[in-house]
Amino acid sequence: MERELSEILRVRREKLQKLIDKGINPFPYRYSRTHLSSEIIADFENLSESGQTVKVAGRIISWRGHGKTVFAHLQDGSGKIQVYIRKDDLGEEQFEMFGLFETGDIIGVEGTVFRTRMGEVTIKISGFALLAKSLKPLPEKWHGLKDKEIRYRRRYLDLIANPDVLDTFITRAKIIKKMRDFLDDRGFLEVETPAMQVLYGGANARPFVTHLKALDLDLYLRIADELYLKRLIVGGMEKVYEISKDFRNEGMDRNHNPEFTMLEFYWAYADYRDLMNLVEEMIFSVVTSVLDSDEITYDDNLISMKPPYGRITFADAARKYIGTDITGLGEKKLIDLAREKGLDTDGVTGRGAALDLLSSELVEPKLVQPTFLIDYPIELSPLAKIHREDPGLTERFELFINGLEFGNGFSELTDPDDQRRRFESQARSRLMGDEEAHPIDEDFILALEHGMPPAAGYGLGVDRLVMLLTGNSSIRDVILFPIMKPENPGKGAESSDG
RNA sequence: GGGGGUGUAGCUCAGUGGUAGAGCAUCUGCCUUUUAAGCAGGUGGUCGAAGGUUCAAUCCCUUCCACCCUCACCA
Repeated sequence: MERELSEILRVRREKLQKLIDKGINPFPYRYSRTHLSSEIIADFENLSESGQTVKVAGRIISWRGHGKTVFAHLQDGSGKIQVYIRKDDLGEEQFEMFGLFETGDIIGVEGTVFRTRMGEVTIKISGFALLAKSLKPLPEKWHGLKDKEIRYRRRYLDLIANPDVLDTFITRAKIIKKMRDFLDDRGFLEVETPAMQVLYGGANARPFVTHLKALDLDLYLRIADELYLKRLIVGGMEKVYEISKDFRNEGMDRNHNPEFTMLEFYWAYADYRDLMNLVEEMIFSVVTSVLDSDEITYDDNLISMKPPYGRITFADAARKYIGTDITGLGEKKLIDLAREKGLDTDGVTGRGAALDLLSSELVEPKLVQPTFLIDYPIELSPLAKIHREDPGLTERFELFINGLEFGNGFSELTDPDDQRRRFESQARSRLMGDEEAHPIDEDFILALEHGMPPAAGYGLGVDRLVMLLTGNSSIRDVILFPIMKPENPGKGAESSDG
């Protein structure tokens, strides 16, 4: 332990030791506070008039010593408040001990409230306690912490230094709570289904694989909750939902983190039209409860979140935004069309993939105001029921806002024989090299064979909704601990080589 | 995976082929309503890592690592 500490760290250690020498426990057990900082500021008039003693606790985030007085700011979970200590009030010994505190330390103070000449609500300290000594310096007070790598890796510093970050995650919590309340109020039951699955499904994506030693069994981390939730619909749970982490072993960018939060819900005896009404009602209720507004400005687009949202069929959207009726076109013509529009068609095989390419490149980016794109070609929707009016289509919608997908829903396929055919078609795509096509899930088909009521189901990427409602352009800014590569592969990983 | 960028003090950032600077933080002194407190004086750096070129590298070259942006693939 002969490692040399820089002065900045050495001094903190020395102050710690001095406090210990004075008989102070630098890491005590509890502190009874009477107020949060925000409560004192809100209730200033009463508190200052009555002259009552308040107790607050928090981290020292700034410090201004003036000889025989000190001004500092304490930050707690509700905000920050200024505190003021005078040597005359506390006496030499206490004042000197207070001087061993510094930015980063967590302390409790008690005192009366007043306003400084500059008008700031301040606590005049009559007593204090050290609650945790900080041995590392805080990021700089004025510029904050900008380095994204440190912000993501050591989110606690980000939270201390950048107050907006806390706001984002408070909003995130509100959004999820509101979705829960909305569904609970309508009789949906929250359930938990396996995150580790023998067979994955419910979306087109490459899964993570893990291994269960006890059974010597490879398991997949779920890519979607869908197939389990539908088993519950078979079992008579008529309205179910789950908010959970899903895992997809694919690329990462500002819209994608390998683990992300998904809301899925399933509603027996309803179809996709009922579902769209419910979805727009839910989104609207979340937006207005979180924002106090039904409009959002994002990427310089003014978006009205007020229902009803636009509804346009896949075919009409193609006519409108691509200028071609794609209804009857086969794979070849679709790929030609894509090329003609300047799209990269490398690796695109199958009619479904061609349609998907055209839609995601030429249609979806145009859907800025909330819009349901409906009636998808059957090739794109292996779990959706065939359209009641057109066997080439499915009763499926995706919701787009600002050109991004905000969920996917459909009248659920309940015919076990049809489901088998769809799986088999997916299996063929798989053989053709589509790694993301569904594997055949016999166990799920077995469930359907017992009879599943008509139902509609919806899945929503929660992180993206949080991005939209907090104005963040990267998913990493709405996930507390986004995936990062190890910082120093040689340092942390390699231990004693024994 | 391709392309571009970044990495220098705890934080925010300058900078140069001759082993380095500012502001904040920190330390010492003065200061009893300050608030980006002030004034004066200090401390603090294997300049991301490893090689190479050179009398000499933080700077030039090579490789590697991490992060950001972007394209591709996807959700």
